[in-house]
Parts: sequence; C-alpha cells; structure tokens
Amino acid sequence: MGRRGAVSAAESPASPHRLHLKLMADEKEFRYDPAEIETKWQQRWAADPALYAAEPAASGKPKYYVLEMLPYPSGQLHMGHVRNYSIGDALARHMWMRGYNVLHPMGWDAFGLPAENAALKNNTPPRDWTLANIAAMKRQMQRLGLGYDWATEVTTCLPDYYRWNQWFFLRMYEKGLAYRKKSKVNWCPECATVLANEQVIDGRCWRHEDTIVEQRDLVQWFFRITEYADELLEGLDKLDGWPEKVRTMQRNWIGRSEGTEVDFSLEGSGEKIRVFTTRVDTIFGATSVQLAPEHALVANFTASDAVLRAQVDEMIAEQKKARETGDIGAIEKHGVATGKFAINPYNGEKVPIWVANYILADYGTGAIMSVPAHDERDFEFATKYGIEIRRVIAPAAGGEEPELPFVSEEGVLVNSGEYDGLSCEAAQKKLQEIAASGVFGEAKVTFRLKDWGVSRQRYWGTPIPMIHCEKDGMVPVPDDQLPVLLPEQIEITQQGGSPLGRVPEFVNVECPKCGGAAKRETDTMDTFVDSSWYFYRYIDAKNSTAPFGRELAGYWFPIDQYIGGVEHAILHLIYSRFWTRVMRDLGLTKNNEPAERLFTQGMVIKDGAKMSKSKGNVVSPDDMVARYGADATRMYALFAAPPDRDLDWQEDGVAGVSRFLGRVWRLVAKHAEAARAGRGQSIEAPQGVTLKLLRKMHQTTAKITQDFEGRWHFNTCVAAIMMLVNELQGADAELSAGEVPPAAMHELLRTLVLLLAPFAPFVAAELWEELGEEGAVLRAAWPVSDPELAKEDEIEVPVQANGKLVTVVRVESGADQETLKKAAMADSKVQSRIEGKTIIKVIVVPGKLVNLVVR
RNA sequence: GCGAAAGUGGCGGAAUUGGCAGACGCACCAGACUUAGGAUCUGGCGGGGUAACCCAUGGGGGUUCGAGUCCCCCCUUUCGCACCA
Repeated sequence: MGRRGAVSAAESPASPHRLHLKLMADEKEFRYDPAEIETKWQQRWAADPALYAAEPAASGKPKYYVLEMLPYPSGQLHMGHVRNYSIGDALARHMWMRGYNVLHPMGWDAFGLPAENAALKNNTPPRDWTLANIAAMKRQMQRLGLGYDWATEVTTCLPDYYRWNQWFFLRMYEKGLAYRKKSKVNWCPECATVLANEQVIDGRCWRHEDTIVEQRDLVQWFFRITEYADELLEGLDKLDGWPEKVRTMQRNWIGRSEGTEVDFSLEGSGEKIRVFTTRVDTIFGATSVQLAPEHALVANFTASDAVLRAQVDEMIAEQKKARETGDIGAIEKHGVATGKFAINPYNGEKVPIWVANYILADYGTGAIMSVPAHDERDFEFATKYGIEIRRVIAPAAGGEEPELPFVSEEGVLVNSGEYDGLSCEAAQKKLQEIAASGVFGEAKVTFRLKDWGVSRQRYWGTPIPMIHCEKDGMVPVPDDQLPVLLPEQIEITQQGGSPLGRVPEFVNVECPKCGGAAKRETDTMDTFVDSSWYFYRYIDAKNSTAPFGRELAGYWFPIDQYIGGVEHAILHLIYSRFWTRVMRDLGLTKNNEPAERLFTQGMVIKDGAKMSKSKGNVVSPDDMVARYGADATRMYALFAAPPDRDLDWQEDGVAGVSRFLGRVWRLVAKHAEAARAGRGQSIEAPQGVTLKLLRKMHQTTAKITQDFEGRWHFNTCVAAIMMLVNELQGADAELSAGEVPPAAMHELLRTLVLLLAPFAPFVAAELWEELGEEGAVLRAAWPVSDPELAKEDEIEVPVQANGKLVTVVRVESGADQETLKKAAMADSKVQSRIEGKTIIKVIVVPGKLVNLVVR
C-alpha cells in the first residue's frame, strides 16, 4: 500500500489484489506504513462498536471479564498505562479468539485534587478540565487500538456515577458502617485536606512526597472497614490467583494480633490501667507499666506535677515530629517514672508506672506491661533505667539459661507461682481464662488496620449525602433526593475549610425530617470510594434505578483477571475487597472477592530510573506511536521484558519491533496471492520445506497458547513469532519458486496473522483482509496446534564426557537409549575423546542427552 | 532490624521439570544492493587461545554423571514492613 493514491478501505471494500499489484508495479512503493494502516482500522473499529462489546449471558459462551485499572485523567497516557493496557488487550483479544464472551471495559477515575489545582492555575472549571483530559486520553487509547467496549464507559465525576457513591454511603450509614467521630487525622497542608492512613507514605503525602503530613483533631466520616478485618484477612488465604507479595502486604497492613487485655489497678485508687499484651504468659515478669504520653491517665498525673507535665509534653512533641518525618522506629527510647504504682492483678505485686516515648496511644490500649526479660524493647528500656529484669520463661528444651532477652515462645514458665512448668501456649490460655473469670481482663484481638477516614475538605469529589439539622441532628438525604449534585459554578480558592461551605445555595437546605432550615455536609468523599466499586458499574453502566443489576453481577463476577500496578496493593485493592463484602451483605452480589486473579505488572523505567518529569526521562506514548506506530509501541511493551518485571524503555528496541512488523508485512504481501489461491484446499502429506515450515508453525502456536494459559511471558511469545517469521523468510526462495503448495502457504500465513493478532492488532487486521479472509480477525478461531505435526522427526542430542560437551549427534526423535548410546559412541569426536580411557558409566536420557563418565 | 524478589554478553532479556548457557531483539562490525537510506538483504558478534581446547550465569562451599536452576554461607540491588506491645 503506497502513500499516494490509497483509497480508504472504509470507503471501498478491500480489493483482494491491491497489495500484490502495487508490489508488482513498484516494489519500493511497498512499504510498511503503520500510520496509514492504523488510521484506516481505527476508523473501521470506531464504526463497529459491536466488535468489542460484551454479549448477553444468553450468548451461551463462557464469560471472561478482563479488567485493567482505570486511569486518573491527567490528560496524557504514560508508558506505564501503555504497558498495562497492552497486556490486558492482548489477553482480551486472545480470549475473544478462544470463543469467550469477553468484557473488556475502560473508565475514568475522574475526581481528585489535580483538577482543582488546574482550576486554580488556569481558571478552568474542574469539570471542563477533567472532561477535556478524558477526551484526549480516550483518543490516545483509540489510537493505540485498545479494544474497549466504550458503551460501558464509566466516568466517576458524573452524577450518574457518583449518585451511587451517595446511595452506598446511605446504606452504610443505615448499617452503622458509616459513622462520624472526632479523631486525630492526617492532614496534608499541600492538599489542604485530610488523608486516609493508606495515603500516608513514610509520614508524607502520597501525592506530595516532600510534604510532611500533620496530625490534626477533626470530626470526620469513617467507614467501618475494621468490621471486616478478620474476613479480609482470612480471604487472603483463598486468593491464590493473587501475587503472594500483595497478599503479604495486605496481611501486614491488617496486622492482626491475638492477645490479652489485663487491668492493672492504680495504687491508692480504684482506677484501672488496661494493658494489651500478646504474651500474658510473661506477666509474672512484668516489672513496670508503661503508658503512652497521650494516655488519658497521664493527664491526671501531670495535673499536679509541672515537672512531669513538661517532660510528657516534650515526648508528645517528639512523637509527633517522628511520626511526621516517618522515622518513628528511629527515635531513642526514653521515659520518665511517674512516681505512681500499679498492681499486677495476678500476684498483687506493685510495679512502677512510667511514661515512655515508644508507646503509641492509638495501638492497643496505649499502655503496656513491660517484661524486660522477654522483650527486646522492654529489655533495652529496663537496662537504661535500671528497672528489674526478671526471668519467667525458661527454654522448653532445658539446658543452659539463655541470654536475655529470651523472646522465644518455645518455653515453660518459671518464677510464676502456681503456673510454673506450664508451656507458654498453655499459660496464655490459662491466664486469659483467669483474667476473664476474675473480671480483670479478657482475650482480645487487636488490628493495625484502622477505620477508613473518607471525609475530604475539597470540592472535586462526591458530596456526602448528609444534612445537619439543629433539631433532628444528623439526617440522611432521602434516596429520592439523590444525587446531591456538586455545584458547577464555584470559585476555587486555597482558603481553609471545605470549598462547598462557601456555596450558600448548596449548604442551606430544608431538613428532610422537620422541614426546618438545615445545612448540608460540605465535605466530599475520598476518591478511593469511587474506585472501590467502579468495575461493578461497567456491567450495567446505564442503570438509573440501581448501581447495577444483581443478575448481571452474578454472571460477570468475580473479575477473571485484574491487571494493574503493585502500587495499589494496599489502598485500592483493600478498599475494593471491603466494598465487595459490603455489597454482598447488602444482597447485591454473591461473590466475596472482586477479582479471581490479579496481575501486577512491573514499572516502566528509563536509564535505570522511574520516568519522571524532574528527571527529564519521560517517553511520550504519542511520540512513539507517531514514529513507529501503535503496533510496534505495544508489541515492544510486551517484548522488552516479562510483564511482571520492570521494563527498561529503549527506543532502539521499538524501532527493531517496527522493522520486524515491516518484514512480516512484506512477507505476507509477497505471498498473499499464492496463499489466497490455497484457501479452502486441504494440505496433503506435507514434506520437505513445507513440512519444516508447518512444523515450526505448530510449535509456535503451541508455545504461545501455553503462555496465554499460564505463564504470560509475552516477551518470549513475541520472540517465537519472530523465529517463525525468520524461518519463513529463510525459505523465501522455495516459497517464491512455488515449492510450497498454495494450501500450505495459506495455512502458514493465515496462522502467522492469527498469532500476531493479540499483540499487533492493526497489522493483523490489515493482513487478514489481504489474505482474503472474511470477518474480523478478532473473531476468528485461535489456531490449534497439532502435536503430531509439531513433533520433530530428528533431534539433536548433546553428548558429554564427564558433564562437558563433546559433540551433538542427530537421531530419530523417538530413539531409545540403546540407539542413542550407539550413535554417540560412533561419533568420531567422541571416539577421540575417550581414546585410552575407561568408560565407567553411560548416562542416557532419551530425547535429552548422553553423558559418558570416563577416567 | 524483619520479610520478599532479583543479580546471566556492551544493553533488554532467553533457558517452563537439574540436561547444548546466551533464544529473540538492540547496539556494533563486515559485505551486498543502491536516483545514499534513520531503507532492505547476507554474514559475524561472551572472554582467552594459531589450534586442540580452556574459562564463564554476583562471591565462596556443597549435592549430582551433570547445577544459571537444588542446599549452606556471604555480597549487592530493588521493593514491602518496621517501636504494633
């Protein structure tokens, strides 16, 4: 196809001989021109929305839901997106060709701060800015030839989506899963809003890595994710289609720890100091009680003690600073004795009460019993301050007394009164029971996971559907008044407080209960609310009476394959699992987990570093597509590394893939006429070069099919296609001389195009047409490898002497041990190598190798 | 500190179960063709050696007829967690 005079195929149905005639007329004119082919097919695909559309369940085909994480509409795709979507699209296309009913949707995580920042900077309304970005990125995706069903597109910032956020919020409020409380929260001064714990990374904002997150006391809305903590944890064990790394990260994040709460009493008062411990078996070794500086009791102590007050304040400041800079683990342990004492309820022993800087107010009860002999930190602390260190656990195995601290639980109790001799495990159980029956404690499970703070003091998010009435208190917005629309014309400023609070028309409402004057909640929801359930909306994106239909969810869920970056291992993926369970309990879905399988792809890096504007090493997808075409860009993204590893972007590599596609192009064009002549004919008793080529073709098919089914090493799939093409090209003389019958030629080129289709959809579509095939290549059946034809009839077997390679012998592929051995011994190189030596042993692995052990 | 993954030519990477280390591609070199091109085609390309051969998968040890692959120790890099009681 030449640059000049090409008629858009959308206008005229393809002339089957077009390419070939062009080739004859002017060989040089026949050049692989990705821009032209890709434009043509992009138009055709746009005109045929059914091509990538999912079918109803009644299609009878097995369903396959493949999902890539939806992007934030920043306005520009980056290479990480291109890689993510190239993987998903290859899989989707493969599954289509395998005859599945594939759902492959795309959408936009469209609420968020950047839109407000852009509004400030350019004086553009966030909505306009966002929608323009979406349009731009959608164009990029279409230019890349990604096969999405745009009829199901979801844009989270539009009312028909976010009204369901509000609807879910109300359902959660009714179930007590959404609640309000005052608490210490993470505050990013740069975002001027609260952040969830999950959004604080090393004490810094997840969006501003140089901005230290502050702690503030605010009244906030929370989702009770902790209600599902155990279930979220247990569910991980069954998620064997998820990477172990992600599961481990979630386990750590949930941080379940089983232990006992025990009340020590404050000497000289009836007050109780409740401590949490995982090692109640060591309680006879408790030689002090340690309180967090912010513990409620500490305030009582300091009220009458100015010196103590000052010391505690200093510790609070220190903890705050450490928390903010993220080196909480690094501060030196220190503390101060309060002069007060606590009574151990098990033995009535009086131990001193300290305040220590390493005790956290928000974990456990904010108070611990300190057992220096059997805990690293307590040991360090006690050594520093000369607090008694008392051994109460001896190794179960007996023998010498181990050095302290002895933290193992493989032990028995000593110096523990009537409990001496019990194993740690037994003692924990026993002491727990005693605490419960004596009403001075109980078994307790503590989690690191905290409830999800969802209030944001920002404009560009889902309004929280709540109304504050002086008379009726907190009143939910009735369902029939949803959505609570986000006002459109609003001035964005960087003043404190929620921007919505400055919009009187929004704020002032009638109370739905009493009809009196009331005020709307002005905080908006965390954008992670949007992304927690978006993939359910795809299946029923136009539904105006429910977030989605139950039946449809039953059909499509769980997602068969979810693909995205590992950076969402905690945030998005834990919230999604939570949300799925909430929906299940609302009776909307049956599945416990959103996705059966999760794949986390590696990062795209350049020159060994993550691409970033500040490093100036950003590669623009548009640029790549303009220079080498979408097919080459996508195929390189799959070829340069296995999908789970980091990928080093090398532009020369893209050029290489582009050259390869040019070779395929010319190869098929050159022999297309012969191939077309062989359509519908059957191949009979192939031999010689025909057999050789067909064999390679079947081997390649088998390899790629297998990879799609499990390993996903698409880099080697592309390499295998290259080898097949190299082999075909190497036989060019025979092909041109007509030595390969048309039927075989047809089969070879047709299969080559089919194998290429998931990776380079544009070239595949064009060549499919060129071969005179009907219908979309996407709906053609994936080729099946014939093991008989894939089998070599002769193989090369290495012959070793003492494990070192001597030579390679050719034998029939089914050759038995004896034949192999004979062939090896007959070889002249082997002969000269073993001359004058004794053969001690001969190892023959049929089909693999011969190894002679000689001396 | 704890946990996980990784370390192979100049570069990206291959070797799926212990069986020819370096597939495929990039870069580079040589040649062909040529209205000279960032096009296409052919060949070469881990290191040493004229050669027979020898050496080589972060380092050291081990198991084995045979180790990039399994085991032990160590080094480096990346990621995650890190006063969680």
